[in-house]
Amino acid sequence: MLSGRKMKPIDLKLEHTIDLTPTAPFNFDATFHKPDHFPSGDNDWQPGVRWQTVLWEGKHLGLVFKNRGSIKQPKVSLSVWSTEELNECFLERLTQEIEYRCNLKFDLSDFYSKYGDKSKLAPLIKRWYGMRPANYRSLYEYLIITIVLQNCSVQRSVKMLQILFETYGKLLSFDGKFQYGFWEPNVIYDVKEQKLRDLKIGYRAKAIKKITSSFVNKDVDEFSLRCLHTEKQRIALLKLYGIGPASVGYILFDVFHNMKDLEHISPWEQKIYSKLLFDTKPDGPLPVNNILQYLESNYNEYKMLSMYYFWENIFWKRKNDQSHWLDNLIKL
DNA sequence: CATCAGGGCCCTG
DNA sequence: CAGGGCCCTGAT
Repeated sequence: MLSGRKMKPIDLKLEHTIDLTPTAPFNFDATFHKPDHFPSGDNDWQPGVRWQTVLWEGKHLGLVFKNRGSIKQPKVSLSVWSTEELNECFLERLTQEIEYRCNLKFDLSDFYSKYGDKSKLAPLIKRWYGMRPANYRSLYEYLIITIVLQNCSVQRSVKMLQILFETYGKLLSFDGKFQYGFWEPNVIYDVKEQKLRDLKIGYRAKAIKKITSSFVNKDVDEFSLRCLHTEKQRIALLKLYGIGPASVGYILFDVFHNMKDLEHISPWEQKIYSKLLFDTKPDGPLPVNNILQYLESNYNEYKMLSMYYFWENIFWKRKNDQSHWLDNLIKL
């Protein structure tokens, strides 16, 4: 089974606590848990708490976010678990990175004031007031996720990431949890493609190798990419082997926080969007271009963020419902 | 059992 | 620019 492999955990014994103050309104659970993400061994959630491993500046850390405030008066306490003492500067840089990745300083008021009264969106904003997209990982790590998502079921994605964690990641123990930390790119750099294929990740092995090389050779740099305009980001991402329009769409939104652009809708998403926006039958989805035009004219500069509210809402509903209609449109 | 299609992308013609 | 092939898995 998945946990069959033996790995001695690294005990993260030291705890530093940091107070975070997200911009209000802030919805803790909708920001720190995304029911549309497949479960993976680097994080866990329960209402009011998220556990997450992170590999930052070469250190494997365990993060525990706890909700200590309210939607109107947000406050999050962040525990950083480590093997060694962390200095102030390190913690400051880490905090900034987390604030960036999780959009903790994002100002939702512009979006709410411009689109909050659109009939379809209004109830969702009310329901998920203060929710923002959040990414908990580096660009490299997110790319690995997009690779294991491609052309397979959720179950298979889960397995592939798990076996990669078990083979190349680090098992960390902190706050009573055992979770895997991602590997540095150079860990995989010298691994033969066949070794990766032996993990039953199929042809994705080639993409993982090539993407890893791009990072080790410094052909890509996450931090400089952040400063570029969307189209330059898109071009740079598409140069990566195994990364196409579907993956780029996710990355531009989740990793680079582009709230506007939504250019690619894959067939399975098309069915879900059709149902969400036009209440069509699953077998009679609207053409992608119709959907895109509708989004363009209704949610223009917040197309992606708007769609995200629809999306998260339906996945939260599914999480609480048994046999939700969505089940038939997702390959579990 | 065997066959097939799939939470994309690359490569070829 | 359309369509076949790719690894593996689970559905039929």
